[in-house]
Amino acid sequence: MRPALGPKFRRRAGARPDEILDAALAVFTDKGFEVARVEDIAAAAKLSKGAVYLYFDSKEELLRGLIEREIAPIASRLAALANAGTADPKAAVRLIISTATQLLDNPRIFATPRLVLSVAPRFKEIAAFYRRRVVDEAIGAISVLHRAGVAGGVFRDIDSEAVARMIMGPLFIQAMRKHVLGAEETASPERRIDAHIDILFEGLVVR
Amino acid sequence: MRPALGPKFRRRAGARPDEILDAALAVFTDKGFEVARVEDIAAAAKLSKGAVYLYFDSKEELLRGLIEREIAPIASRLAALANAGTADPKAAVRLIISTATQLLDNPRIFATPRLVLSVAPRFKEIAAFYRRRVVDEAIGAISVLHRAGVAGGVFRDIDSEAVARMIMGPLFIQAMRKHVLGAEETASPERRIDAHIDILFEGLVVR
Amino acid sequence: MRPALGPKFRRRAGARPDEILDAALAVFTDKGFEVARVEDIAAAAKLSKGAVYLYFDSKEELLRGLIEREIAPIASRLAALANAGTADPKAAVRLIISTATQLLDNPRIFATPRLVLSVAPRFKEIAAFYRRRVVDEAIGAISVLHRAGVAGGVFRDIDSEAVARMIMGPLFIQAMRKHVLGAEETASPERRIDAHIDILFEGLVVR
Amino acid sequence: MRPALGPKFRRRAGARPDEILDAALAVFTDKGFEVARVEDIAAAAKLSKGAVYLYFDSKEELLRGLIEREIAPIASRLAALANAGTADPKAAVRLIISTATQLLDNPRIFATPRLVLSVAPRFKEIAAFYRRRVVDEAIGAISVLHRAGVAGGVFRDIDSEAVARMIMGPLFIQAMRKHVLGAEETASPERRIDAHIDILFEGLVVR
DNA sequence: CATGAATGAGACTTCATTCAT
DNA sequence: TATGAATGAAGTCTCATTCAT
Repeated sequence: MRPALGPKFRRRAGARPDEILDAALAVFTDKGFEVARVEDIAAAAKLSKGAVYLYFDSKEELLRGLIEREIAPIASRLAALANAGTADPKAAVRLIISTATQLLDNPRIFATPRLVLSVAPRFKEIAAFYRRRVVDEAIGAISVLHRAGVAGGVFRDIDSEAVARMIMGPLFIQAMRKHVLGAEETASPERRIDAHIDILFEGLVVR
Repeated sequence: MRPALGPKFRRRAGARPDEILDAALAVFTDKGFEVARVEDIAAAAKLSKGAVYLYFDSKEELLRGLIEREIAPIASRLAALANAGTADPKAAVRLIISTATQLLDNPRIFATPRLVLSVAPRFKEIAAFYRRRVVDEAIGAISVLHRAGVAGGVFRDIDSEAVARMIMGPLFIQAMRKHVLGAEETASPERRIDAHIDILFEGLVVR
Repeated sequence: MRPALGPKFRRRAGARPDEILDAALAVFTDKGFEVARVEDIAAAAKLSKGAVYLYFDSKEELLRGLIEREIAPIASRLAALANAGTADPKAAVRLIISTATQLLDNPRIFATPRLVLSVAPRFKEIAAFYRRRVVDEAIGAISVLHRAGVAGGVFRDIDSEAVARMIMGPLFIQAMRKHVLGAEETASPERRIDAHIDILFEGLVVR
Repeated sequence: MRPALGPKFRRRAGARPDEILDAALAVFTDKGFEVARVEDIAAAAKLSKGAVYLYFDSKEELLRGLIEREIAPIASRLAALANAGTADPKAAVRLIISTATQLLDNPRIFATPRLVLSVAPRFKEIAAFYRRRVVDEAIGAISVLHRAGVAGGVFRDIDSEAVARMIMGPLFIQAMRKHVLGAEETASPERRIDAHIDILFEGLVVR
């Protein structure tokens, strides 16, 4: 019960912890946190069950450590995004959509948000942590871009959060359909990106 | 030999399974399928542990029964939707967005998709069942509306699935943020509906 | 826990109790006392579970009542046997073997000893009751016959209990093989009876 | 989350399964398979409940493993018996009776047949296995001896199976009386052996 | 550092028994 | 009498965690 979830997570030295976290991510994603057995994770990391406990105090700590590790690069990338793109907001939005589409198509990448969502009912701090560090940051970054576009006269002046939802929502629901519900892909990433940007920029209605 | 106690009082047995399913939905949603104890569900239904097994063979069967019960009305509503709206596709899309927004804002309603997603890794058939009966149906219904709009000259001729994603994605990601990650609502449903329709119909870019 | 097992067993009136005991014997024999469910017995007696408890206080009482009922006629028949046969001991032994062979071939009849044996580790009183009322009585009856035969110069003067074992043992082991282990019969009852008597009377060794 | 205790001390793991089977045999014999709790067996083996499951998948598997282990030496001994004794069939029969009497007098030895019989209604394969590997083998061995004796002119030419029943039946019924019904011994093993052989060889009737 | 045997709390499930009707 | 819904103790089995080696 260590609810604190800060930037520095206790961990012993060497490469082992990372290998264990890799294994944990794979097993948690495959079976879910509750069903995953510590022994499964140990086996996936080619270690004995006991050895896992040399690096992590408990299964819960393993989860926390994993979330931390996975979130860090995303968070910093998101922070960079906003500033980088204000010069050409349209191009920046295009880049976001195409990058995010490709990332979310990757099961290894989508594993973390998926895991966070699945453990959220039980680990409120993890949910809150992710919301703050990832979701709110992403909305913030998109908002900055949108405002820049509005200021530059290229974007209509509408609710930035709604814009963020129109950018991330379609990507997210598609990832869920594919990775969680096991749906077949019906269009290539490229076509999805193009269609997404097209509708987002031009709208659905004939003018 | 075994002590044994009798029933505290008796109620109309006919409604029992439904009461249990109600309790199960609440408890599963609150804690997740794995963490939920049958005894929790029994307590929520004001029954003893053992009584649950008079109506359902196992915890898994409880889950399956629940999903089936919850999915049935959604599936039939979706089937109706497509035909109903082809006369005025714009109004129909508006109606879908406003209805779906309100439904997904309701935790009781959102509980089922959420539960399905959380058990999907373990219960592939449930995932497949939901995908077929709900997701594919919804996409189909939207597609019919969209094609009708294209035929009538009101909608641009683009990929219908992308349109479906632009309709459902923002609603779904918002519901996740709110119900699963515990985010505060920053805009009223009405404003979200308006903004959604506005961007969807008109696009983001200034003309 | 009523270890007393006397001649008069409490039971309510009517034919029901007997029907229930019939059902109990069938189910106990089929599955064993522990595995048999009261509901199985009730179903076999075409009654509801609760009704069984109108006639018997518990599953254990059902067992005790059953044993009592089944043992009574055997016990009295055995008592009669000894006196009846002293006139012609050889014929009497022949009769015992042929009667017992036929009785033990009958699964319904063999059910009780079999049941007694299976519950003996748990219900010592039942074991003791059966031993006293049936086994010891049978040995006693055979002993009387044997001594009469010795007195009459037809039987050799050997240990009567050993004689009893040579009479009952082969029958019993055959019944076990057939009814419990499910062995096929390789000889008709008549041939078994004849062979049994032949060896018992004449011995195995050539003279 | 789960508290968890570690091992109290560690022993040579190699012998563990056998120790558990020893404990299982004792407890199964004492209480019967159904009534025996895995925890009882664990305690008898000086282990915790959980440890039993490190070596056996289930209580049933424990039973099966036990039967197999116990049957193996009996089966091979029986196979040897027939060939060994054809030179002097009378002596061989004498040896069988005296050996079997002593074996069946030993509760530890009689435990297995007794257990097999008690679980036979529920585990048909075990019953069949025992019948084939032990009962049929024993009959076969005796039959070989008997035929050899007939060929050598020492035994009368009668049904070999009946002879087998006259050899094993008295021993078996005596073991049941003593170990299961708790009867007192009224004659020493030696006297029982002598009387058995006497009647078997010479017959009951005066000549 | 690493192993894996061992522990025991706890979950699911069964079923003898009771009791309102 | 009869029914069958309801109860809850108890048993099997799992698995996070510990610790002797």
